[in-house]
Amino acid sequence: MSGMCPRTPTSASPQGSLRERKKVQTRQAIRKAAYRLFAEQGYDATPVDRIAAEADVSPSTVFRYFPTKEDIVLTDEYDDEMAQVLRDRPLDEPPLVSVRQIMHQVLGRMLADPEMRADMVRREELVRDVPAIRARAHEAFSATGRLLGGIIADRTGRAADDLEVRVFTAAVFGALHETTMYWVEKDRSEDLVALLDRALGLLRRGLDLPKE
Amino acid sequence: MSGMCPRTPTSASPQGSLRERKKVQTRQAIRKAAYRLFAEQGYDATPVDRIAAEADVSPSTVFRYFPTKEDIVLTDEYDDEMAQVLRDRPLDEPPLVSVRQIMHQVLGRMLADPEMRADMVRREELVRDVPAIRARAHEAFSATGRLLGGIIADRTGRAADDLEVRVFTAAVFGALHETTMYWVEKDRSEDLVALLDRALGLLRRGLDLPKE
DNA sequence: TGTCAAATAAGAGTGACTCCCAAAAAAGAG
DNA sequence: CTCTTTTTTGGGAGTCACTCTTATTTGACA
Repeated sequence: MSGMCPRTPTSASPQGSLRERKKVQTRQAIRKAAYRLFAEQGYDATPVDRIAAEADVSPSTVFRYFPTKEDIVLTDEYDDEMAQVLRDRPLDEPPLVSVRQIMHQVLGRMLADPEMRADMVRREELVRDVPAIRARAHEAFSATGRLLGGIIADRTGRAADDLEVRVFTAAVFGALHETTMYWVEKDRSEDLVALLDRALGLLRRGLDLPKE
Repeated sequence: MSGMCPRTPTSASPQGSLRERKKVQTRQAIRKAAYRLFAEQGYDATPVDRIAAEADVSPSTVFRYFPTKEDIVLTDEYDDEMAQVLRDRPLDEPPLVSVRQIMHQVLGRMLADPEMRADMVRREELVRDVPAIRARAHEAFSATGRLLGGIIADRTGRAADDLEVRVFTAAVFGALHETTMYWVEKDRSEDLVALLDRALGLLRRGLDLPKE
């Protein structure tokens, strides 16, 4: 969720030079091959060499596109969009409400598209099942948090590394990640957006946890 | 921060059989050797074989004691204590207040002992500097969160995997971890307990982030 | 078409981690 | 104390992620 990423997530829209198009193509070929093999034989049982063979590239090419094997699974694609949504929110809106809006918009769009939704489900299942990926997903989430934290700092007139801003994003993204895990662990039987609203609601109520 | 751990953190108190004592001794020897080498030449530049040599054990022994190289740095030792403090809190106390008490008690004791404090500082610096360790530290924090979450679920009459409980611990431990990172990044010039109070205060106020 | 820059392939090397088996050391029984 | 059993250790071979380097290919551009 941090660093470089192409503009268009899915479908090869004819943009840029031949070289650029080929790069996107190769990237997707590796991803697709990896996901297929992971589904067939599991993540740990699939060497990178195998993925390279399946995608018809050399192993070194795989590492040129993805710094680590885990990164083949993870994605950045929504960071810019989330940042843009945040910047477009009214300045007087409480940050927690802005985050809720981000989730509604970005996740809503994502879950609406069947292909995107399927990709996300496969990704989150790997996050759930593979410790190495889960660890990295956490880092990726933190990176997204830092990105949005910078914007929130701007909007609230605070320093970029203000403690309160950092705690805000850490708490919010920790909660969101946990909620997503809950969702996949429950086999996605509940509505993710509704679950996220419950989570953000609890945060807004000062984490007051009444007895049941 | 999850799983097996000896009762007494520091100093070899004569307890258990010869075998048990030797195990504790070996474990500490490996840890001490590792910390020394990491300080001298850095984490990445120190192969496990080198640590094994320094600790006078075979490389395979190192891996028998610590599943991964990162785990040599991380620790579990305070989980049981935190759990016990939590269980001893009055049942009608809001969970967030209980967490605050845990932090005050356990961290207070830890920071008071110079040796413990020094160990913690070295550990957190490695967490700050080494991505692989940071990722694992996050997982460890989550494990502690799950442990305390189970107890909180009990105390609030909720299911063990109740969404609200999980969100609570994820948010709280995310915030605490971020605060600790802030503390080491600022070269520990501020009082950690005071910082944690600020963080928990923000959580209690529903993450309301006023403009400055 | 020819030249330049970037992407790729191929190979060697490092280091974390696993599996397996034989040797050593401790625990327990007689 | 001695023999047997169990646990712990050490050593070696093997796998795999990842790095670095170099030669080759391929698209960009004049």
